[in-house]
Amino acid sequence: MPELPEVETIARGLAQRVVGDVIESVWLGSKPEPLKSSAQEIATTLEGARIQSVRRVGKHIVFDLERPPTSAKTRTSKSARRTSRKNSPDNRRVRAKTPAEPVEIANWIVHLGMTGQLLVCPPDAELAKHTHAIAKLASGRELRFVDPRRFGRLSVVRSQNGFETAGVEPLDVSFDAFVPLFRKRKLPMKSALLNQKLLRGVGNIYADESLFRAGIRPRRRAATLSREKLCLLYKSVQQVLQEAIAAGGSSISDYVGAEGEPGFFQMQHRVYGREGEPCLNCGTAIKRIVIAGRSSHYCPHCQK
DNA sequence: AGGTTGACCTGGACGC
DNA sequence: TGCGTCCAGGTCAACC
Repeated sequence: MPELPEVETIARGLAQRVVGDVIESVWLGSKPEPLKSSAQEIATTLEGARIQSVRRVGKHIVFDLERPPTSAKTRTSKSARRTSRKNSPDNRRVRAKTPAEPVEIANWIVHLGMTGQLLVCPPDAELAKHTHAIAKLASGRELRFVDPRRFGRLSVVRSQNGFETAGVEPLDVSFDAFVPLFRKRKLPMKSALLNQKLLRGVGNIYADESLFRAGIRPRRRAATLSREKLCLLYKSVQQVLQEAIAAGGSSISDYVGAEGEPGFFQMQHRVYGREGEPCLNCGTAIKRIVIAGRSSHYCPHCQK
């Protein structure tokens, strides 16, 4: 169940291992579910591309790809065509300013869903069940996408602007931009935190933990929170996420790092998964309720 | 239209 | 042992 800290950890691990490598070929499994773009589109975008960087956007892992101009021959023919078609002096001046043909840029987007993993392995490593995609790298290694429950998604973006999603990054947003996200909303605060179109990257675990630290009940309507309470929540969300990133994410069930190592430190959850156990502040039993189909944990005494 | 619910999917835990 | 049932939760379509 990768949320922002887990995806951040995975993206950093992948960056260390695969940046600079070139994707030579791609194999995509027969099941179409994990693909948001067509298999054809993914394959043609990835094959031959160099991985320039790996980063996180919300809960998405983004590979920035660049492809050198395919060959000198195509390049000359393309530019020749363009010059002959538009031969105005203006056009020539623009071309003169950019002597090098720009490289093609694209993004490979991976959403891990609930159980997705991206593994860097030697080619002879045993093929895990539910392997849906394999990218063979020029270094000889393979980048494998494994996802038993198939909630994960693969896609490619070729637009000039690159990949973007709605919502703001909780670790980048200013308090002044944070407040209006919740101001006129009647939904429970828990649901608001999970809404990726408002804040991107917060999932069930860190929503519960943030609300606990801010002393806010998960069912509390967003619009009823004072500016002071929102300030507490703002700080709590950032604190929880930063602590979790520092710890390498919460290691639960099938969450593992880029080489399959399971050894991340368990984050100190104060309410999540602690139903019936005493609150670490006051000793009251932690309650579990269901909001929007998600289990939510809170202390009835500390959270109002 | 904003808010809420259920379907998707599989493996693991649990009860009988 | 083995089967059935429930639960996990990210996202989206469909509903209220």
